[in-house]
Amino acid sequence: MALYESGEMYLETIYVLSQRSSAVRSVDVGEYMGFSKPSVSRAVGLLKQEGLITVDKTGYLSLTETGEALAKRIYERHTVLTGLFINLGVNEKTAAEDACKIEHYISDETFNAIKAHMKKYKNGSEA
Amino acid sequence: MALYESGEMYLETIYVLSQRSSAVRSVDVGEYMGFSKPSVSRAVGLLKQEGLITVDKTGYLSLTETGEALAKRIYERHTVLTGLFINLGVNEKTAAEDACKIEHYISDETFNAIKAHMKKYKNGSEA
DNA sequence: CATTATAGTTAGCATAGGCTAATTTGTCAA
DNA sequence: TTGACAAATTAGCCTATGCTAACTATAATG
Repeated sequence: MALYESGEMYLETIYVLSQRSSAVRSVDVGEYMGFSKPSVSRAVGLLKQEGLITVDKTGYLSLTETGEALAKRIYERHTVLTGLFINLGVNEKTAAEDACKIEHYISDETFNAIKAHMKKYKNGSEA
Repeated sequence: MALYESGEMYLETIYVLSQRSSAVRSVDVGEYMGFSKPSVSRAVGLLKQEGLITVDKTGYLSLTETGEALAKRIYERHTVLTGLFINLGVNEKTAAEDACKIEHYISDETFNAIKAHMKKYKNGSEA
């Protein structure tokens, strides 16, 4: 299964929007991401084809188990990286923007190291 | 001037190879990056056109002042990010690979925050 | 029911940036 | 000089991923 940066962003967006509202449609995804309807339409088709989301007759999108796992994986990267940057003094908006790009490229090993560091950080010791 | 991830990688490679040997040709760049000759040929043409490198009659590549500034900028990101990851316990190879991808996407603000952190780290205090 | 708005799809284009195949250019040794 | 190898270029293809224009399908409203 070929999942690229773009696919990950769509999954993550569907995941985030799903937490905010009961139902997510393609049009919501497009609005949130700033992409055109045809772009979303194609992406949704691909994700569906790859078994990462399902689309019901009324057009509502749901993550499959696999899709949700991937979305959570990326979203966790997003939040941890954003937190790291904020801890280093970066402003929230920039931190989130940078995390949003980097989350797709960082290896598991590096991510886990960052995560461990953040956990230690949170549990006291450092300033 | 449109400089993308790929262009930055070429500049960085030319920069790195220039430090190692007196002369750098397209073929060396291709070998280092694992890219085909036509790919390098096109990239070199674009970088030349953008005034970032010069190519003499014998095919040797040099960075212009602008090109070198950009190359150094990326290379610094590369070394600082690699250092950060290594400090967090990531193995050298993975750290360098991740840095290599991330260096193109990180904002100045976040990079400067990381750099400041690394400087502080190096100058003692923390373990 | 007919009109209109909303959602989604289809067709086709653009760009970045890889690739192979084939050709050209340039150098060097027999 | 000529043949061979190395370097570079040209032509043209592929994929990911955005876009617009135009169409369809559905739903809501006068």
